[in-house]
Amino acid sequence: MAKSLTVKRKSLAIQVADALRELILAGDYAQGEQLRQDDVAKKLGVSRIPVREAFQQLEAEGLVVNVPYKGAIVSRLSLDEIGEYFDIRMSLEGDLLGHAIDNMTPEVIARSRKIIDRMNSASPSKWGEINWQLHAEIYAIANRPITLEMVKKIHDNLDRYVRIQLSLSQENRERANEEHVRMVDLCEQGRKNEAIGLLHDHINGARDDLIKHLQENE
Amino acid sequence: MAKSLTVKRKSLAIQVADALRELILAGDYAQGEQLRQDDVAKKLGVSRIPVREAFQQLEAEGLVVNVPYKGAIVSRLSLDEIGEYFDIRMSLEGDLLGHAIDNMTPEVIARSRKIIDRMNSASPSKWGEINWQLHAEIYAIANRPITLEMVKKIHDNLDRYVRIQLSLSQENRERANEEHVRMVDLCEQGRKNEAIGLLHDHINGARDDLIKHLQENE
DNA sequence: ATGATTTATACGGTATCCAATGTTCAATCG
DNA sequence: CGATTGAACATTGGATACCGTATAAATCAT
Repeated sequence: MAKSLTVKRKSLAIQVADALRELILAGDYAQGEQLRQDDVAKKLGVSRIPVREAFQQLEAEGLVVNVPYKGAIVSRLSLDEIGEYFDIRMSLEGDLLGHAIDNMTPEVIARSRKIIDRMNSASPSKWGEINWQLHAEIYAIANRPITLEMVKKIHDNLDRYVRIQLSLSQENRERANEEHVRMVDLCEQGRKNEAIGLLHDHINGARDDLIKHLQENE
Repeated sequence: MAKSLTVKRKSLAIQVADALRELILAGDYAQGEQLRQDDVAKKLGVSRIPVREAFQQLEAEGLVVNVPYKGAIVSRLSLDEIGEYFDIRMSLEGDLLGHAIDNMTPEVIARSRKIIDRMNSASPSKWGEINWQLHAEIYAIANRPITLEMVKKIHDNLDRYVRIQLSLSQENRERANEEHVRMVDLCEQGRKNEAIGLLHDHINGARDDLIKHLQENE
């Protein structure tokens, strides 16, 4: 695929949505906070209309909730909802991993290992992003674009809470890293069921860590 | 909580989106057809602004694609995309069914059987809708609202093509009906793995029927 | 005919205006 | 004194008018 040499002629609404998404995911807008159309429009130098359209888009992504005559409110996920999103990730990422292993190539294995190396020397704030790069690198060859897009949205939405957790503990990171290494090994050897099982454990571990942390600091 | 005596005060954009969704799903707008803002606005007696917001929402649902300076184009799903959506349904509906069986009650069983009865005497055009009611009845007690919403969107999006198929053949309907009866029996008996297996076969059968039909009539 | 150029149409966006609704806070009443 | 009412004020939802620009259709030149 031609890597989008076309000048990015995104509509303003999409640009606004991108900007707001970044702010929400970075935690600049707290959960429950109300986004005012005029404020956002003025801050970004646009009129209210693209802002409203951006709110619609963000609502579809689950990042805000549009309440009539109140505006866009940054969504606050309950523990149940967070748990459910992790369940969905487990199912969909399991599918992706299975199909990816069917199409696995040595190049992907090599690039994945390179990403794992980068992750080890990454700052905690970048860790989550690189972590997603690793998963995306493998899932890309699954040839399931719709599923991948859905998983990415969920991942972004959950990432807010992972970031709040302010980097996993050293212990958790080491465990995650070890699981990544084993995961790539299993992919290389084509051991699909074991890889999917490990992925489930991996995601379950992330869920438990996050929910425990949220319960302690609620 | 007061059971929503509040008048449904949906925004115009949502009402427009609802209307357009119904038209698209009913096939009144063909795949690839271009929706003009002015036309839709005039036809529905609103200005362009809620129409544009409705387009955004429908794009998030996968029903249209917004092309810059061309407008909203009714999306055309490729066979690969249709297949992928069925895969996603299988995973997510499997999860839903599993959790639903954990919470199964005799009331749900009874209501499900009543829906199956209604399905037998329904006109072909209503069949798809009642079919979804049956699945939704069971999934509702899974207590997985986000997953259910995702599955519903996918179901709606695929339903366009099922409707094009102009009602399943008598043979297919009989098979589907028999599977429904067995499915409810398995739910009643709490035989989770068998029920999920049957569901997978059920969805796979629907996929194969649809794709075969589309290949023959493309 | 075919390629280039003009013209018409529709979209993306802004500015402005109005109605409907939510919010706030002071005045009022029990 | 506390709860309620209600009137300002602020904000959203939406309409209309208008502009610049991109696409598509029609025209023109070769």
